[in-house]
Amino acid sequence: MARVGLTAERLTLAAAELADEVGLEKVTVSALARRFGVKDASLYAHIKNARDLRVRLAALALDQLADRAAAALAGRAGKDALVAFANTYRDYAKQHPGRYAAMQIDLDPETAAATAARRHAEMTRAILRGYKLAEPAQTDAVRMLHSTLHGYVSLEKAGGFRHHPRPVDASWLRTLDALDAILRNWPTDT
Amino acid sequence: MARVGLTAERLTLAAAELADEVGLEKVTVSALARRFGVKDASLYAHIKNARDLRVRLAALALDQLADRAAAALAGRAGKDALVAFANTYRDYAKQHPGRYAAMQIDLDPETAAATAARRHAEMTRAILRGYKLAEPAQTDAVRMLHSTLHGYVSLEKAGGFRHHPRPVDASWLRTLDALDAILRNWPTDT
DNA sequence: CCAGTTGCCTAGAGCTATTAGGCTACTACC
DNA sequence: GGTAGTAGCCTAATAGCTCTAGGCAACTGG
Repeated sequence: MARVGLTAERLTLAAAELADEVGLEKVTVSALARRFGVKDASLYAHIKNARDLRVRLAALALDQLADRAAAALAGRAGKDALVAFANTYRDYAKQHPGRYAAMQIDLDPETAAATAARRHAEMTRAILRGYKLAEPAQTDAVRMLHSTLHGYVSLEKAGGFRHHPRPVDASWLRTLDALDAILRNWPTDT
Repeated sequence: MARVGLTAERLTLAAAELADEVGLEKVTVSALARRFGVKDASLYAHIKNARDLRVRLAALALDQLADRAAAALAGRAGKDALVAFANTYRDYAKQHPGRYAAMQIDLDPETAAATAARRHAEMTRAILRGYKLAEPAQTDAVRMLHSTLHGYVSLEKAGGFRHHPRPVDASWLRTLDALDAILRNWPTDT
């Protein structure tokens, strides 16, 4: 019997590739087994169940994106940092739609993925350092920033913007301009 | 043989309730049949397949939300309209998590749901009338606005904000303040 | 080189999706 | 008020995915 050399890591990586190729919903234990030329049951020695596979995939994606974002942020500040971070985020979603989708699944508290999620929050906060916002405005701004980036990317991916001729890239840049403006001049009160 | 009186409409509504109760991913043809006390196969006289069921569900949700948003918008303008619209959107997502999730599924061009989606776009545009933005800034602003609302609601639902003590409602209000501010003073150039 | 562990297999049960074909309860019309 | 037709629900059957249990073969370390 040929041993293929399965490990949780190799399975997760293959799942990520599969997700990008055919979509997250088609990432199944069977499909993954097929890709390795083994039987479905063999995978259960390495992963707990199908959900576990998806959580690992989410953690992988969150980590990868965090690495890229950290690299993009190095040596930048202010709007420069904001734009670099935002573009990294959006580009990752475009290059790796399956992994991006995986990032959105509900992560129970205290999985490995929670750690990666915290890295993201810290980076977003780092961007805001250039804008000198005091708490609790800083937290509010972190939430708005994250929301806008995530929302834009996810609506773009869902095709929400394709019914209008205005180039999606142009709106993206103006959205970043707007975010920069609002962060520089965060409303102190209504 | 007892006839239950199935129709596509009743099935869609039941699917919506099921989605809100147990989550969209558990809305299955079998589960729905079980809820009506009939066999799975019987449903296929009313719906094309499982995907069709979900698309109908998405259309239902989009329509419901559009109705509520239209009602909320009646007689309001400017920030008032913005806040009413945003709160309607967020409240709907909280009251009907399953339906909200259904709204996010990929709608192929030219389903009935596309029509409902257009209603949403028009309403967002109506809100912006109070802010007197010329094209293409208006389109950019529509996209940003929609992105921020959707992103906030979806991150909140995914639990992305629960790791921090700052009340989520407070950040929401400040986010709306920020959106209002940026719309009143949309950046003309970088 | 043998003992123990690990990796992959077969078998099988349970759930979901979907198609084909049949019977029966309504509906409409004479 | 009987009957023709349609529509609603059924059984049967195929196929894919998930997951458990138990077996044997291939590596690993002493």
